[in-house]
Amino acid sequence: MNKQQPVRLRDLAFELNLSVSTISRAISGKGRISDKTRVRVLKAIKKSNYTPNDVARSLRMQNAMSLGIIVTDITNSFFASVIKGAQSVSREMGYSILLSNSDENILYEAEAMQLMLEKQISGLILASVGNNGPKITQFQNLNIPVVFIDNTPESVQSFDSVSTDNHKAAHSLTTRLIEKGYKHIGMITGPLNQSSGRQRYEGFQSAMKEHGIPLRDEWIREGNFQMESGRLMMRQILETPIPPKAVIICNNYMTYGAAKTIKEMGKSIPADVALASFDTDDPTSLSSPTIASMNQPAVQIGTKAAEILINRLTAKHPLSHTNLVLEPVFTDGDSW
Amino acid sequence: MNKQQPVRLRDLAFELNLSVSTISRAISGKGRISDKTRVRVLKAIKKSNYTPNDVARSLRMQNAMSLGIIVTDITNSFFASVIKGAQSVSREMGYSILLSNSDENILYEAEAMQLMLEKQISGLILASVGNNGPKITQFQNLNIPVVFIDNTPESVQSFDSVSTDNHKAAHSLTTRLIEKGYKHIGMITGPLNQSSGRQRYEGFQSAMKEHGIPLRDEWIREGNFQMESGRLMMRQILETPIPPKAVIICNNYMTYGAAKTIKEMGKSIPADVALASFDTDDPTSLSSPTIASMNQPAVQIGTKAAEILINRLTAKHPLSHTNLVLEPVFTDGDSW
DNA sequence: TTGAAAGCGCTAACAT
DNA sequence: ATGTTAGCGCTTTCAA
Repeated sequence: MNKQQPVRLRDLAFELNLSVSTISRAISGKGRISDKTRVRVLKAIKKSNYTPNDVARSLRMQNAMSLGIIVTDITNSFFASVIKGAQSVSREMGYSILLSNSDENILYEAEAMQLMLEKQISGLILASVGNNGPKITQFQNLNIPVVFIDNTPESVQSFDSVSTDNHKAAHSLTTRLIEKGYKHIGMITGPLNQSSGRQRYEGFQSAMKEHGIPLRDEWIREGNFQMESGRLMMRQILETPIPPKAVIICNNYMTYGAAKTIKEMGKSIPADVALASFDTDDPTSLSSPTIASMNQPAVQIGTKAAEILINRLTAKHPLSHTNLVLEPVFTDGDSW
Repeated sequence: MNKQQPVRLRDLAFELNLSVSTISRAISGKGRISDKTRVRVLKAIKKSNYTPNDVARSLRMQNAMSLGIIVTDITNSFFASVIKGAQSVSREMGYSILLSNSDENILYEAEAMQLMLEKQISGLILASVGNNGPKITQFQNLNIPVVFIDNTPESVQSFDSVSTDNHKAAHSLTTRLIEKGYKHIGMITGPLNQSSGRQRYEGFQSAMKEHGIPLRDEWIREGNFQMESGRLMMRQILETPIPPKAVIICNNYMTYGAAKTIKEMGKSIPADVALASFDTDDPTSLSSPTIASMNQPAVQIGTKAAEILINRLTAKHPLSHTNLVLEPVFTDGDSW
């Protein structure tokens, strides 16, 4: 029941009548050391189950070998997949993951960034809620690389980022709708001060314009990516004097909320109103209707973000910034 | 573009003509210090945006103030919710979260545990794949508390754990099926060497026995909690000479796989075969049919696990082990 | 009230 | 090939 003192290099050194540095060399493989003693040391380490103290090593090396990840909501399968991707790369490269959930709260986000700064993370993968300028500047000053995902900041050129071509995704989705014969099309957008929200709206706008279809303000509502907002906005849209025949909804949660409202109003998808969405893939294959959707390649976003970070951390020379824009992946559905 | 040297206590000390220890005291609030200098120091800290080096502090304090979480699959919404719960408690109590995904791989799990040992985590929340005895012993030896979730080890009494009453959940689910008039009932179990898998099977057994309904071996298959195994096992069960009229499936992914197979075989739920499941709640409200399911209170499991851990870490006196067993939450559906 | 100094466990430059 | 030593940034005892 008593706490067993952890074995330190010093203990091994004492036991083997060697110096601490020799033990250290035996472990790291760096520096000259005779085969004899190396074997002897490694044997002793095994049976003592010595565990290196990585906190001490981090302090000495000025490198904690850990990556921070901050997402707005880990229960969103998009972010869960991003993390999974980043984790697998990190594991491979010997980095550990410090995780934080910001709950879409800019204050929590800033807190998490501060915590990670103090923990001396080597780099940060950030799905930011919004404008968190000052804290980000601290990372820049300390030369800790940050890669933005999902949402990219205004001044994206001075950062790394991995995102999806949201404009194209929305444009393509809209075009498909139009080609199916829909003309009365509305949209529940994301927050327009976030790049993902804004770009999707703009892609929609441009596709409509290209086909000479005017936008109808009363069919367009700005949501906040939450389920409740999907419910509310869809209700408002359906209660307009002449409701649209199709609505594009800019993320998964808002789509779930909207679908619920539609059912509650006794209407059906797509007969009364067609739906198209983003990031609404259905791993359960139980969805009915299945939702036509443009999806971000989530796992890939995670792996790429981690790779960019680690690449920058291990680069010998300064690297210019990488703004990776991945292709959205379309999955068809019977929601339209 | 150059790396700005981080501000250290020493820098502040130099700037203010004070000693390092005085600065430290001003920050921590511990130890005597005059109001005058404290204010002076705090002011200087603000405008220098000093960031404490928590790695150094951790080394000195022999306490990294971080919790490890290892889950088998972060994209499983159950685990994502557990993490979310644990995270919120951790944030509140000033702990950070080291996350690892084991991918249901016992080797990765052991690796992650080793990494966390080296990172000197204060405690571990572990959703273990299987028998990982030796590594767990290391945590015990070093007196690092481990709380098991989802799956509990054989020798559960010597650990903390937070789990769900799986036996009861399965028993109740089976009883409901029987009360609905089903007699021909099969089961796709989880791995029977995992407590959650085994207990659900046993709950099923006991309910069937109570109602005097014999078990039919050909209707019972051991799965591995993965989607593919759900497909395969359901196919085998439906291809028996006389298939059952209802099947209980022991987790969400296997249910998705099974439902897919059922559709592919041109059969329908529940007309041809009724389904009941575990942890299959439907946040999308798009599922059709909706699946009757016994669910673990995932967020609560996360918060409780973190609380137990932190409670033990801050306790003045040795605590006896906590084996918290939470009630499953039933959600009805039209899958039966 | 403040300062000096030791030390957490490790690595690496330098000395032997 | 191995040992000695300094020091990463912090907290804390002890001394002034």
